Amino acid sequence: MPQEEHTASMRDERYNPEQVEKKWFERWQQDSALYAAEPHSTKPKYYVLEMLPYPSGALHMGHVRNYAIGDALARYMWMNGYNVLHPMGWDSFGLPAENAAISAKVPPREWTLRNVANMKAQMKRLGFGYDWSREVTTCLPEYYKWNQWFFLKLFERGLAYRKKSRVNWCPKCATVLANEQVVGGCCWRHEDTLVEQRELEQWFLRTTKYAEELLRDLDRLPGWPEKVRTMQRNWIGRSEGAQVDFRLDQSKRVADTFRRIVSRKGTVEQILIDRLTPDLVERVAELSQDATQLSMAFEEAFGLDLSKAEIDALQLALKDDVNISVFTTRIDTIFGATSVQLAPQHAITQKLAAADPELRKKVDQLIAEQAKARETGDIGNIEKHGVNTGHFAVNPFNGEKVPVWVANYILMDYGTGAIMSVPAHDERDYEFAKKYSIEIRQVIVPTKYGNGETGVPARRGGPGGPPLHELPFTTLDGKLINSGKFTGLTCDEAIQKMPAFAEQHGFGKATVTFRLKDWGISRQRYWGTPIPMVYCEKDGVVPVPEKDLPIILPENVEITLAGGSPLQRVPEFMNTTCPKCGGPARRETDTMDTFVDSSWYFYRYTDAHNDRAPFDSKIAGYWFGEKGIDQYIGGVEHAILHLIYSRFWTKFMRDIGLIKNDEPVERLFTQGMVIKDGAKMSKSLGNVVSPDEMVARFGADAARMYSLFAAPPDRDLDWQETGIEGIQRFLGRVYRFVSRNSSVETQVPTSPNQTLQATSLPPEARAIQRKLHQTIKRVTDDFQGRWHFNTCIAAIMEFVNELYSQTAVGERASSPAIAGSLLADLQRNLVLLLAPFAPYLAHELWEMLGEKANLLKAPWPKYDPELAKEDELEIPVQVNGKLRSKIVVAPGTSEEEIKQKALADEKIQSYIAGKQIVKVIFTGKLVSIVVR
RNA sequence: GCCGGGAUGGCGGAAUUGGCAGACGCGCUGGACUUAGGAUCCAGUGCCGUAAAAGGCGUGCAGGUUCAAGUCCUGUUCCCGGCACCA
Repeated sequence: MPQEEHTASMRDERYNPEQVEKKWFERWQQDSALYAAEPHSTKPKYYVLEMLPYPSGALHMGHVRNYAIGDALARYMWMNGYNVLHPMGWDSFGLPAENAAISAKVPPREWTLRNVANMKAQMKRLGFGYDWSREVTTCLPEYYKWNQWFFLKLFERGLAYRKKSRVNWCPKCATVLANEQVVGGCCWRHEDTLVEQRELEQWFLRTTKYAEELLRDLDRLPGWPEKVRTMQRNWIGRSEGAQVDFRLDQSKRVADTFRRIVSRKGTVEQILIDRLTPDLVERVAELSQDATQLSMAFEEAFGLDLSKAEIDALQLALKDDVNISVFTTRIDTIFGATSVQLAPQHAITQKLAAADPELRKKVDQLIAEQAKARETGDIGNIEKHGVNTGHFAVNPFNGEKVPVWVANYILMDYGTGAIMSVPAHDERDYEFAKKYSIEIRQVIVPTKYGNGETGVPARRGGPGGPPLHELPFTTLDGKLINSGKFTGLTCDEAIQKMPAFAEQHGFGKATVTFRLKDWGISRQRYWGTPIPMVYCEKDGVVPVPEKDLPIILPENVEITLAGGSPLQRVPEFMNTTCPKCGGPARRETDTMDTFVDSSWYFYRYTDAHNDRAPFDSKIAGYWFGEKGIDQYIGGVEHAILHLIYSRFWTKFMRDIGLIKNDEPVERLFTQGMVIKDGAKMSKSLGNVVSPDEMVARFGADAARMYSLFAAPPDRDLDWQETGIEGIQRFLGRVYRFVSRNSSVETQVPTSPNQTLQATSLPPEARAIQRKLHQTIKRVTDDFQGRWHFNTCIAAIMEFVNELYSQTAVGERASSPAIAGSLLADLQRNLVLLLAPFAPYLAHELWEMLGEKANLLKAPWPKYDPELAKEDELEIPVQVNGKLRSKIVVAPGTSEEEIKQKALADEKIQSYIAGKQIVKVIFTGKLVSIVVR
């Protein structure tokens, strides 16, 4: 025995992850096809994908966590016999490469590819099982050629267009940003940098064409987190309402024109201006069609002879039938509209201001205020104020003239940029009207306070407040009053009927407004996909013919952040010939937003080297099926940006017949952030944990496994050094158990399908066997459902603890042969359970156990419910709701018997003696006795 | 303001449907082994209480439903994330 002791202790050395991981790393390097998906397979397919990283230089812990989740799932699915597609790539266009070029004088391409190489090596070292034969690098022409191709397709269908508009500009990026890239008024990459507004000519993709579908299909994505769906819903911001045309009353415009003419003539007379009654203006307006009549009327009324030019000006003022189209979700309150409010940037505002220097000044001030508030991020708390234009607009429902104001809280880019103001039934309008003493006219009487009997009190006029019919203000639903023929209707009825009425009479209709805007994709930067467009003096905007793709991004370009796209300073690139007329032309020098690259990259993985098409429809069809990627995993920060763009792209690709699926991703998982000391890891806080260091100190398995163990994957994870030490200890424990007991005598081969008979085992052996099957069940269930890998791993730990506490499993078995085969069974299954989480160790132990088949594709263990069953049940007994005792019964004991046993229990007796038993409840899990 | 998510020991976190609160890990305490232990193994560890028991109290807070509530209902506080004058 001493000899054997010695042998055991030799084998019982500490687990050395460095050595073991190196060995397997090198073996895996040899086999490039190890993780390859099969192109043709009878197995069911499974596409698991993690969001591709930007090659910033090195992986961070967030990446490790993300990929550890995906890799565990991929391995689990391999072991379950699926044909798994698990690819990886690089979102490799983008500004950091340009910044590096400026600060380190390295060309962006070189910098990027160097980072790719480094990060790829890190991924391999971490043992992630990717099919590298499908690697996609978006900054290479073989990829971005297809961005250009898609752009042409979008252009052909009118889904890519060019317009001048107010856009977001990040001064640090020196480029335009999409709405989705503005976070709280700041740039998404520079959270301390306020975004400016600039007027620029830009390329847009018509994402709004799919607004309705993008919204509707969210309901068909039960596999997405509710949170993400809600965020997208809010972002798309569908709002049902009505658009109503308030005609601008011409009186003031005409009067102003008169005044101008009169004063130009140098014969300004107060009387004359006083004679300009609205009636007169209206009469003049009627005559405006005919210049001669107009001239005569003018002469008659004022004794003035007008020049031809003045007549023209007048006619223009009169003819211009100006509609102020407002958007409202509460058309039922329209009889309570007491003013119209315009955005300062509104075309009509501008028109009115052009004729009125005083107004011009004030409007410009409002614009400046808005811009400032937007920049400091407190648009939303900005103090409401505005300016009365002196003009009036006519409410088409009652013919009433209401004043037209310009206000700083009206947004040009939502709805029509104009509203009707109903102070009695809208909080903002109420505030505004009180400030400027605008009439507040009640047209709704709420039917009740709050939302029914349980009673959320109304915000104003709640119980104890004034009687309902005297409310000065309410946003509650009720019945219409003072609303002409609509009086008496409920709000709901009115919202149905009034738009129809408006449409009938040609001054409005029911409409739907979205918050979602078209996607501005032009970037005044170098390191991106060139937009394949040419500007010709003769032919205008001309698309580059498909056969000329790709338009290659030139190298050796001097990069600065000043003065627009660096490509403008590359004449060889910029100067070209027009594809239509052959004459001299200029290339578009803006590049595409990098979110274009990531909008469709996962299709490219399915057919990564296709040089005739972005991908083969059939192949993509196989992997995407009807519902898309089976499982997509990434950070929630892309909930809107990337995930809305890719949904748009998928719908477009479907519409041009490339694919059949409506949605790119069937199931989405968003993992939480990795934080340290309660804060996001950042260089400035000095709390960054480096994956390389963790791998060097604890091994890849420990780093990966800890990132799965420390918290449920959807929650934030606080990185604790002592925590990863615990995992390292656990892996050592597993290693020691298997290596110590893998001596020859226990190596009785067991067929994987043959289950040991429970009856043949003594109680201790049976206990550990039961624990095994319970563990398999727990781990398997978690993979199928909740993905709480922290509890999976905890279950495996419990199992290992049990193995240790029953150390001499072999000795206690009834015969050495059974002991040996039970032990082998336990070890084998332990390794299989561990394989998705700690692949290095699992492979090592698998080999140590003498297994020949590749662990990667070894069948996932099955649990036997019979073997997982408890031999005896422990039933807690409560008296009056408090736990007082426990009884032990055999499974299948009748309810009556259990109750009797509980009542007879000694401890229970002491609690119920002398009391009246009201009832005894057995729930299948516990007995509850109620006494009095 | 609106919409999501959360609050459980000294810490990270367990507790699929209302049914033994605190699994598992960390930390701490004690023991074993040892020349040594920052290795390993074993045991203990919510709080109060007790020599030990018994017992009592405990899932942000206040109520409620129930034989039974971390879990359901009502109200409320705080924290995190998203959106925000969206008409």
